Amino acid sequence: MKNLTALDIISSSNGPHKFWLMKSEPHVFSIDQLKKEGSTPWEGVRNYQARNFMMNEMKVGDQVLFYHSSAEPPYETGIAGLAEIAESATPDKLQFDKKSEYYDAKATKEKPQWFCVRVQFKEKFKKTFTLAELKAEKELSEMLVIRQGMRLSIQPVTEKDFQFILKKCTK
DNA sequence: GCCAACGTTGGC
DNA sequence: GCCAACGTTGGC
Repeated sequence: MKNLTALDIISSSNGPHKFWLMKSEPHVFSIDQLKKEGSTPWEGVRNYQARNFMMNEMKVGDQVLFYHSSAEPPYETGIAGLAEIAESATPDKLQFDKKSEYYDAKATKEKPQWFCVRVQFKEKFKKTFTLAELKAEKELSEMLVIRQGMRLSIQPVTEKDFQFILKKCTK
């Protein structure tokens, strides 16, 4: 098995948009909540690699696998649905909010440190494509999310893996 | 620039 | 709730 890195995956995209997996803990923000709100700014990312993906790589129209992490019950952990990037990166306003847990004293309006894209609901799968099922699919063995200790909350996905999941989950 | 210590993520 | 694996921080 090859071991694709995130950069390999990003640069392998040749279509008009890229494909991503974005994690959210459902008790904090679930696919149902996204459906209700229609779209949401993806605030609170405080990891540089994930931020750089949003700032530099994500474009309007990019397709997103919405992943429930630390789900309850645990076997519900997995890809819960589909979303799409609706607006490219803008400064994350929580970095300026002293009352927020995401406040960052180093950030100024002139020099924001953190950015977020707007994520738009597309569809909730009838059934979550669980982590156990992802791991069991030979086809998906290169996905980052199934690698041990993979904590990155925004991950690139290959078009091939994206289409495979779409086919399985939307028929 | 190294790397130990610390804090966080997230599956189990 | 545990803890392995990871990212970040800060002393040097």
